[in-house]
Amino acid sequence: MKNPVYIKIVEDIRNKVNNGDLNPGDDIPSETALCKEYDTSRMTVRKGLAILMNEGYIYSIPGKGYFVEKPDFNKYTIYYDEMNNLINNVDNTKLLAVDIIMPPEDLAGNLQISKNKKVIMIRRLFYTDGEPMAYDIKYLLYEKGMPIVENEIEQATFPEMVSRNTSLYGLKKELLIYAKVPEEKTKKLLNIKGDLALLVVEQKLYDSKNKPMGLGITYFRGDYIKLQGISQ
Amino acid sequence: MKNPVYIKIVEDIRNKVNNGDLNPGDDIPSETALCKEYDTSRMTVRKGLAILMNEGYIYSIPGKGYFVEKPDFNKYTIYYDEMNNLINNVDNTKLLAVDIIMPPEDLAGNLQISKNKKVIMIRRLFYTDGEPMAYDIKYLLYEKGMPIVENEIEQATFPEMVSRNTSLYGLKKELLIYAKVPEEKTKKLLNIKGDLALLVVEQKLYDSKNKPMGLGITYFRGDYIKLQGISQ
DNA sequence: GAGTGGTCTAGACCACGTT
DNA sequence: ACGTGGTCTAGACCACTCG
Repeated sequence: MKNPVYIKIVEDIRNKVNNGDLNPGDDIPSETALCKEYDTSRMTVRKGLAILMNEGYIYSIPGKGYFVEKPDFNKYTIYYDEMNNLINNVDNTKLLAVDIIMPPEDLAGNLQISKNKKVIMIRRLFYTDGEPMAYDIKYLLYEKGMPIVENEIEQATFPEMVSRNTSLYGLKKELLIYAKVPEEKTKKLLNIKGDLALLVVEQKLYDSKNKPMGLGITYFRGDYIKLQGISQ
Repeated sequence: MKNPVYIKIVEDIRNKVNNGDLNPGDDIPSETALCKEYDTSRMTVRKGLAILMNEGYIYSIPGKGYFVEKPDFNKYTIYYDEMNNLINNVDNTKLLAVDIIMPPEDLAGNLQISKNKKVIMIRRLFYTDGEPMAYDIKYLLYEKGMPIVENEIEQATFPEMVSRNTSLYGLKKELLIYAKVPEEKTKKLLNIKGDLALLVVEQKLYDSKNKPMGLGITYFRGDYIKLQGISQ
């Protein structure tokens, strides 16, 4: 029971919001009112309110006050690692090819480059217990000093490939997730005999200035992957 | 150039981390050192450091100091709304059936209830431009006072169904995303003639005490849905 | 014991909204 | 003019880590 005062404030208000005593749009007592209510200083009250703002429970309008935020129903956090997912892990990889290509129109547009800028294309297979479970294509903008060494590429994750030069921090990433029926070529590569759906994950990397650095497309056998998302 | 001092501190340290001047594990100058460096008070320094902690850039160990956090590569934020996605929106729904069932073993386990606790099963179709694009099944624990009124259910989103009694805030939610080949029954419902993959999204809702409140399974036609994830 | 972060105080000045 | 939140100060005491 030696909790800091600001934690008490956070819990009180959070509980009131959670059980409906406070509803979205309602206003919260002012800082000075809370100072009196909890017999504490303004900075302590502000510390509690700052936490509630970070948690998305409330927001403030200077000159007006604090108000209850409307919850963000549809927001989830998902951890995506091309080598590991909820039901399967990659235990082996095979480098199929590394090519320098002139990007076709859609790829050039996707990477926001002109069509005469060369692109590195890396194709790999991911294995589990000797079975191919994913076919992976990466397109990377060629940068000077980028080491195209086979055994460095083979085991690398997409951010790892790109981050040899730049820090891992500035990177922005984008995922696109959809389902697709495999083409014949892909069925052969993934050793698919009957009917099987693919889960396709496109991964796009941007540098800190929002310039695309690469595009990855991974075709997972539908029976080897589940992605998990968690709210809050 | 009238930025608050703590913003300047945040930006300086964030930049040092982003461009590699500071690396994961490195220690940050102490609060008192930063007070001198920026000629400001300790609370102002602490405000800046608190922001960097919230952003996941640094962490603190009482009695030791502040250190650079290692980045969370694989974390993405995804917005999932069963009625709206990146490439398509639902403009009409059809309620197929509402049934009270005794849960089969796997469902009872999933909802953490005994097999003789009744469950409401709701089946719907989602339409876009007159075409069925998703088949949706919801399993809800029956709660007293839950209004099973057809026209209330028909248009409701999963959290909306559950949140008639409880607040929307306490809810925890979990997604499971995978790809699947449709069964014959599903192909008929979704008017699928040739080969088409399904994107399946399972959505599980928990109350604030982590007790499951319901399970939803939505089978999307693969050509009607793309989910998007964004880093940080 | 010296240095660190964690909590807290009792003031201050400012920009902003409302009346 | 007054109340609101945003920034900031110059102290304080505590618990912790480390030499």
